[in-house]
Amino acid sequence: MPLSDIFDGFDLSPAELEKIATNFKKISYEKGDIILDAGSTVKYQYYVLSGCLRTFFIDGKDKEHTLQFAIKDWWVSDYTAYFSSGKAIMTIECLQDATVYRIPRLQTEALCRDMPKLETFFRKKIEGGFATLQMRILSNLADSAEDRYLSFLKDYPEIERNVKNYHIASYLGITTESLSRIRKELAKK
Amino acid sequence: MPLSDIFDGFDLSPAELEKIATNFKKISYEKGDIILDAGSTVKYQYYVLSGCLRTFFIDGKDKEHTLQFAIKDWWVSDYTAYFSSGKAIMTIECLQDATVYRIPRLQTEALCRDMPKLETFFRKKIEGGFATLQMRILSNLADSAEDRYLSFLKDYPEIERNVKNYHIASYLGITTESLSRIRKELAKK
DNA sequence: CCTACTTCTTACCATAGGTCAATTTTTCTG
DNA sequence: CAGAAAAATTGACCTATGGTAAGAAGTAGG
Repeated sequence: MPLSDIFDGFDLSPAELEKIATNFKKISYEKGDIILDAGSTVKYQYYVLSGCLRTFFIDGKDKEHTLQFAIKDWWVSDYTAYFSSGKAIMTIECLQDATVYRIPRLQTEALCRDMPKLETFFRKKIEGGFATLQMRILSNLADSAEDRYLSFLKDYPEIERNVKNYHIASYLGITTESLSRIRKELAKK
Repeated sequence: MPLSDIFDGFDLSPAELEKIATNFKKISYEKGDIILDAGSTVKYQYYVLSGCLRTFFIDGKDKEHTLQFAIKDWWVSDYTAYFSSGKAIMTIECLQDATVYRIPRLQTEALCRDMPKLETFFRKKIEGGFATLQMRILSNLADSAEDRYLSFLKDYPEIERNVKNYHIASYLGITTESLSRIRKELAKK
C-alpha cells in the first residue's frame, strides 16, 4: 500500500508524500509481540498495513479491558499518552502477524507545521475517531450486552475472525462466560 | 471573555481574531431551552461562556442517556453529526441560563483553510477530547458505578452543583434509584 | 406561607451478568 | 498425529443493579 492511498483525497504533492514517507518506518511484528508497553513513553503512533493488533488496559484487579482492535488501514496508539508524549496506560499487542508504519509524533507535528494539508488530514481522521468514540459510549449506556455483541459482529466482521472470544468479551465489558451464554442464546434463534 | 483568551497560546494576530470573531454569534439561552434538537441538521458547534448545558440521547425505550455536560469554556455539539453536517441523534438542552458562542461549521472549515494556526487549535482541541473519551470508555469498562460516581464528583465539582441527580445517573449509566443507594452507602462512610 | 409539582429516597422483588469450578472443544506444538 | 495447552462452554450460585410503587423531602409559584 503506497502512501498516496493513505492520504488519498488530501491533495498532497509527490514531493510532500516523499517527505512524509521519510518519517514512516515499516515494521513487522509476530503474533504475541508487544508493540507498546504500559508505562513506557509514547513517542509513536502506528498505521496498520496488515495483520491485527489489540489495545488493552489492565485495571487494579489485573483484569484486561480491550479498548480497540486494529486491522488494515487503522491508526493505533495509546492516545491518552501519545498526544502529550506521556506514559502509556495501555498495552498494544499483536494478535496476528502484522506489518505497520511506525510514525513519530514530534516529526509529525513538524510536518503539520509545514504542510497544512497534512494537518487537515490528521484533523479529519481524529474528528471521525471522536465521533466513533461518542457512539461507542452511547452504545455502552443504552444497549444490552447482547445488542452490543451483535453490533460488534456487524461493524467488524473482519476483526471477528481474528480474535478470541475473551478478547471480544473484554471489549464489550462482559466476562467470557457471559459472552458464551449470549452466543448460546443467539444460536437458538 | 474575549476571543483572544479562547485561542490563547495559538499565536493568532488581532486581524485573524477579528476575522474569526465575525463568525462567532453570541446567543443567550434560558433554563429549559433546547439548543439542538435530535433529528435536525447540525450546522453549528457551541462554545459555552456561562451557564450549563447537557447533551443527551434518547434510546428506543425512551430512556435518556447523558453524553456530556458543558459549562464555561467547554465546546459542545452533536459531533456524531456536526463533522458531517448530518442529522443530530442527540439533543442539547440548557440546564442553567447560559450564554454561548454559536459557530458555523462551514465557515470554520473555510477559516481553517486560510489560517493554519486555527486548524492547529481545533486539531489540538479534538485530540484532547479524543483522549478524554478513551478514558471514559476505560472507566465504564473497568470501574463500578460507585467508583464512577466518585470520579465524576472529583472531576466535575462545578458541574455537580448545577445538575439533578437523575442527570448524573444517566451520565453514569445507572438508574436514579441506584445512584440514590450509592449516595446512601457513601454517606455512611 | 400554602399548595402543587418535582426530585429524591426507600422497600420489595426481578434479572442480567459475575464468580467459581468442572468439562468439553479447539488449537498448537513436538 | 498425539499430547499438551489454550479456549470455550456449562452449571450452580451470588451480587449489583434494574423496575415498580409508594412516600418523603425539596422547590417554586400564586
